[in-house]
Amino acid sequence: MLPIESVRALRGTKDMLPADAPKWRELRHAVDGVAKTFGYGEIRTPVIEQARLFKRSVGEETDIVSKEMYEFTDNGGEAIALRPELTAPAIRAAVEHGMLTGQSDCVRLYYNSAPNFRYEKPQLGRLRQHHQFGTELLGSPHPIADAETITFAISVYRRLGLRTFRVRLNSLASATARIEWKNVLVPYLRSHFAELSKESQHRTDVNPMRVLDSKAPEDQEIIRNAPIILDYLSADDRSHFEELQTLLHAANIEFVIDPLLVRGLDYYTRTVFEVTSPDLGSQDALCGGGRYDNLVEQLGGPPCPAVGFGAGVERALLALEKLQGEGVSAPSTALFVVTLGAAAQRKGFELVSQLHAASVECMLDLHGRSMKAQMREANRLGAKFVYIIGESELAEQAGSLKTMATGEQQKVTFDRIVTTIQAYFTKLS
RNA sequence: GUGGGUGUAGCUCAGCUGGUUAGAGCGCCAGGUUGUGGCCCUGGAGGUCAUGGGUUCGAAACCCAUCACUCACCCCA
Repeated sequence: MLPIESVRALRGTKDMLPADAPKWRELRHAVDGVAKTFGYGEIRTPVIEQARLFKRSVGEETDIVSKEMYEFTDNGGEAIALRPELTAPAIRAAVEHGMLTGQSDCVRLYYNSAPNFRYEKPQLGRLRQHHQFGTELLGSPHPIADAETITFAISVYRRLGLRTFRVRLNSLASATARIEWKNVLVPYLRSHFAELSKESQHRTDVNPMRVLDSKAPEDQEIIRNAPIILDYLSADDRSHFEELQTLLHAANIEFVIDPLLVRGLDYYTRTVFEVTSPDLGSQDALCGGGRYDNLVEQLGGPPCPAVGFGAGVERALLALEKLQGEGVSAPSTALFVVTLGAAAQRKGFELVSQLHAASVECMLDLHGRSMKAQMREANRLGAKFVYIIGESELAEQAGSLKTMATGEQQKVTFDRIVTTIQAYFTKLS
């Protein structure tokens, strides 16, 4: 069962096996399909980046960077990080390749099944290597951009058949309004400092906004009465937020406003959102994102408003499994070639090569097993037809073609098997 | 990172308060049909009882450690 010396996959990492492949493929195709209808172009960036990219963008004080980022020094002495998220690399690439200069059109990027790394304590739906799909829409401050981003994510879930998700929405305001709010929030938290949980006391000093995220029971009363950021939005922030809500209604997307939704990355401005699934237990976030109007400039690009989201592949698949049960997908083939004896096996291989060249799904037995065993395998593989080559068939230069569903059998000469099979399958489809 | 739970065949799991050669179902292989699948019958293979220590006359079972998974927290996808 275990390989020599018990070498196994690292904690929190997973092998994607053939049995899982159809689900992954289905999701990838759904994302590609939505991207095509929305007009987004695919981007893939390296898994490793300079560590300072994330420290600057995601924020040095965030959990993601301060305790979860895989960091190492490479042989040349450079500080490298395995990427913990995809927005910063995508922006880095967009800036680096001049995608944002010398043109006024928006840039629409998406990524699909891209691996991310965070040093977490693993749990169901929480891995050290997980995969995301997502988008970045660069160049528009308009709430339509926010709405398009959220709609993109929801479209993927709908296409997959997921129905049981919840969309939560909030505005974190623009920079100046947020400072005003913090100027009220911090004194308020200080006035209840003694009653707060230890963690929240720490956050009051480091990142007061995130106290609102606390689920500690002793914090709930204080959080409930805390000043709400939505009361401090500037006029522009407010109309942006309201327009977004109108647009989401127009797109037929239900959501709830959650003034306590604060996300763990520093770069967000105005819109933040999260999609959760009630089928996922405590790791219930399917997707999260928001607007980041200052990030592009921070990373050395031109001033450029932007929105995006990242969505977990593994979590989407878990939610789907809860919905439709574990789909057991066995390997399959259309035609199985049964051979008896070495000469027949050689002939079988020759014909299978021709069939493969003609794009016919087919396989043959490699063990030289009994006919019964080969028939059983053909049955397991769900073969529509079996082509039998034994001694007599070899002599006649014609194999026996059996239709599995009916049990009927007829002779088909070796030189006509490819065209015969092709004719059957074009008739079927 | 904190606190719980679990770890027996490829899979799902039984194995009583420690007591001989560790079981079942499914799957796999073979035979019943010397060249014909599914259903049925019969037989077979397959296990360092997660790993390493310890307690004991004796450990899958009790204790400790490690590893993995898992639940809640934390965090988030």
